[in-house]
Amino acid sequence: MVTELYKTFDAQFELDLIDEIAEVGKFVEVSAGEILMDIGNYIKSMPLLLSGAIKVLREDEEGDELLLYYLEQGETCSVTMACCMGHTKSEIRAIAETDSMIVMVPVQKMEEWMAKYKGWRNYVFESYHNRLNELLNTVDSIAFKNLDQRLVDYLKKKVEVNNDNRIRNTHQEIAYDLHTSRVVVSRLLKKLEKMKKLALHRNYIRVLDL
Amino acid sequence: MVTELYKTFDAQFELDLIDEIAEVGKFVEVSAGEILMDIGNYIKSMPLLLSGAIKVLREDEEGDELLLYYLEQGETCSVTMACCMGHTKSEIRAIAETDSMIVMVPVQKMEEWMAKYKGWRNYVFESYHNRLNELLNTVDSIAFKNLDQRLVDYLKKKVEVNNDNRIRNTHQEIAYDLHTSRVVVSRLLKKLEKMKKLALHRNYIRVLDL
DNA sequence: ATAGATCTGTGTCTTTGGTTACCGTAATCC
DNA sequence: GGATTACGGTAACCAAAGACACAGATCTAT
Repeated sequence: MVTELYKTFDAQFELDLIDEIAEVGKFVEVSAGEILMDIGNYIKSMPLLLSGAIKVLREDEEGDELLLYYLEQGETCSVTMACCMGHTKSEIRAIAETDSMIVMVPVQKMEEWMAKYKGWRNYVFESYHNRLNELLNTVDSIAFKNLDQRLVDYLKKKVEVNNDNRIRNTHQEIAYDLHTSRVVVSRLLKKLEKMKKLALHRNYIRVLDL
Repeated sequence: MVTELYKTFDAQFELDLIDEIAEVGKFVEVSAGEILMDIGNYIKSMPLLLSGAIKVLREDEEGDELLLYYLEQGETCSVTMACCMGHTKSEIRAIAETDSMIVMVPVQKMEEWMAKYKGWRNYVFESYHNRLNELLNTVDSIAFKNLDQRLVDYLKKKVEVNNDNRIRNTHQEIAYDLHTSRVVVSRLLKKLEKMKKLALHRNYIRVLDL
């Protein structure tokens, strides 16, 4: 696992910092579908993603969901970080999209390293920057695009994140992520199939050319 | 103006830091409606808001707009900050909602202070935190709420930010902020008027009880 | 005062997407 | 093997909001 740590952060972190992370960090392996963090949880450590992908989503009072974005290798969840620092409850739910390796770093260290390591400061900033931009994209998507386009974007992203052009999800699961209904998703997928952009099967979709 | 600086940041910044800001910062007064920053601009300094309010909005390729959030006293625009640090173009437009006083701080100082002052680090983090939360609220709003509710929320916020229960805007202007059409806004406002929640006039709306 | 521009109200129609209902088929479970 | 459940296809209907058209009111400029 420490190897993974070096591989992922060698370029941006000081060696001393990597050693410190290896020392105090808790390494965790999770499998696809596991909930890493839920709305209302208190958070005492922040996750650095060594491999795999995590999906981050938002839920309203009625339990309606919406996918916000994915975290990929080397990234961390700024929303979580923000919660840590503010000692507030999590505002989001994080679920492993694929099997993933994570190192959990206690919050106190976070602050300490901020003063001590430039590499860490930059990393934390860049994370915030990236998350803000992802959130802006999410806003754009739901504000300016219609469902057809959002679905296509969603499928593309899914193929990229999973590195597999078979999407192993039911229409209902896709509907949850896009915050719409199963019937609507089926309808639009059928349309895309007729346009030869994908092939529909039970429990999976083969993406041909989006 | 320096008085304003002390008044606004006394509680959270070290005295030395405030002195440094006073020294290198450029004080600017803007009047309502002035564009502070536009999409595509390069940014070399970040704004600290001493008084007034700034509205921050997003635009898509077709020129459709959407209000993201307001900045109020003591706040700064993290999206701008993110652009500064990343040396990328602005992703957003910022317009003075009311007459405002601002101090502009050069980016280089930002990094320097980050290592030097704990108060500054905390401030910058808290800003990111606040902006992320505002953006999450925006997402919630457009994803989960219908236009009726969004309009009511918008009007409430407007009253609060301007500290005036007369909203001096045309229906068209409101429609731009909510990314909808003038006709729809007129329709919904009329409905609210019939419910005695507000009184409609030419060029302004008096909010009674939302 | 007159002409033009701006703002608001309203009726009608269309589109997008959500809802309900029902069916066939594939998987699963005794 | 028969019952049950999960998944996907499809039709019919509905609701929210956007598009268009036009009228009346009010403001502005000359």
